[in-house]
Amino acid sequence: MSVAQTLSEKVFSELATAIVRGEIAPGEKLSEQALVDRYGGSRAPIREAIHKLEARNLVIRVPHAGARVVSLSLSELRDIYEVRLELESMACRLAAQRMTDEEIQGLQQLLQEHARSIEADQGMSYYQKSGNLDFHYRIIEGSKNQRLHQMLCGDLYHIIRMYRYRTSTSSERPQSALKEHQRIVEAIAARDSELAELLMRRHIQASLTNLETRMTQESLLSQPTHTSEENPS
Amino acid sequence: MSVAQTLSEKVFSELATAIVRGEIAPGEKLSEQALVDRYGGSRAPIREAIHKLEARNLVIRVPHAGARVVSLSLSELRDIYEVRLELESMACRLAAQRMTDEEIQGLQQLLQEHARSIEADQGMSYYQKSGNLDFHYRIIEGSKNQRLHQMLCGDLYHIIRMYRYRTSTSSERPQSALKEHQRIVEAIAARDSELAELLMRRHIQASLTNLETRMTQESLLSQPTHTSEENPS
DNA sequence: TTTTCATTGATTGTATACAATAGGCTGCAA
DNA sequence: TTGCAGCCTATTGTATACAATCAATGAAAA
Repeated sequence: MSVAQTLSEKVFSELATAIVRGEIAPGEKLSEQALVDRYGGSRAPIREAIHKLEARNLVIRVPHAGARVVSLSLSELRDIYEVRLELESMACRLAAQRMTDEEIQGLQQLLQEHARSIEADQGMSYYQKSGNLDFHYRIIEGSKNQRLHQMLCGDLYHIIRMYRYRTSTSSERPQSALKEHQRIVEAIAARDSELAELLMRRHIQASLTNLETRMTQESLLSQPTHTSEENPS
Repeated sequence: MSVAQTLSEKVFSELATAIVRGEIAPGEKLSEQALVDRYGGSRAPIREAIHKLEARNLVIRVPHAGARVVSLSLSELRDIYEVRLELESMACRLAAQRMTDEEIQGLQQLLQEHARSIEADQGMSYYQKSGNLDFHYRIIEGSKNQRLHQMLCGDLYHIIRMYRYRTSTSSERPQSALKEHQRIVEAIAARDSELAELLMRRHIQASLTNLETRMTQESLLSQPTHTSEENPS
């Protein structure tokens, strides 16, 4: 990801991060001409970038009407989390069966580091955020299922990040999350795949409820299913 | 899907069906110029179509090297089926919870029709093929999860079809499959979501083993993980 | 004979120009 | 004043032309 070989990839990655960070609001229109003025180049690579964003489900394109940043309704977000819950639980089960002993040791060391950084930060939980992702990422990798990895880290990852970005700024129950992580690793180390799956399912479910409560109070979502609202300028 | 509003969509759908049907061999290169000569238009819409194919995981594009039809190794195909197994089982569980009584009645009627057509055809099982898809499709819809529907019917569907196309020509154990379907519907009608999920899991697992045995004998797959072989012309 | 380098050809990435469609705006009529 | 019709502008889809990159082929040197 370091340096894009082609201009379209460069524009794509810049746009993707901008969307995930919320710098471009959900539902906002992506005018090709405006993007040309902003990022340079011609329309051709910009269109390519938009197509890639569409492939990652970050924008929605309708013929002759242009592309807009996705704006998820609460029910759509629930759907995504429901799928993610299932897939990551599956990944955890497979990881318990397929991770090598060395990889499991690496996981345990990772958790020890997290414990130390939490103790040091005392609630800032800065490391925990990236650490949380790192933990989940390793387990997904441990499933040894390329397609599963692609779906979770490629397709769902960006969207989930996009909406988590607005919520996970404040403290995120790092201690309890760490304990849940530790139990999951214990189950994996014991090669108890069913238990590992169950614990992961509960773990994500907890973070989901955490997210949902915030979502409902802050009205960050588009209520109707058809995303037709305009940004009032 | 009837008539494409734009040329790129038209080319896309034609290419997609051609790939799924095997008219374009896995691993074969998709030269933009060749596609222009074949389908007309200019390179711009052809490129759009290729991007859409890439989004559906039907082709793989590498910068400055063009697009090739995906060529799955046996392990990659296993990965896909593993994910599909999990997602469709999940869909079945959700369907047992969320389908309306009317939808369940519709499912039961569908199975009765299948039973009749099997009896009439006696082994030809022509209706069973499309009927099988129809059955699974209804259950996926019954999950009431849009994203799940999109993943199964949009992303995985084409690839699975692509490889099933070569194998499912001969008789496909229609009677046993129908019985499994009937039991699944019974579980759904009883609102026993756990049982419904379990039965669906076994059902797909059975068809998977069925497929795998054929796959291994017929060497239809690319052995290495890196798909770098050329088609000798 | 084998290896390496350079040149050439083809293919993809990018830029610009033209055509077609959609949505908004103005004007007229009821 | 409100509703509709027609036009008009802006944006997207398409076509063509140019540039850059890669791969293959051939020649020359070891």
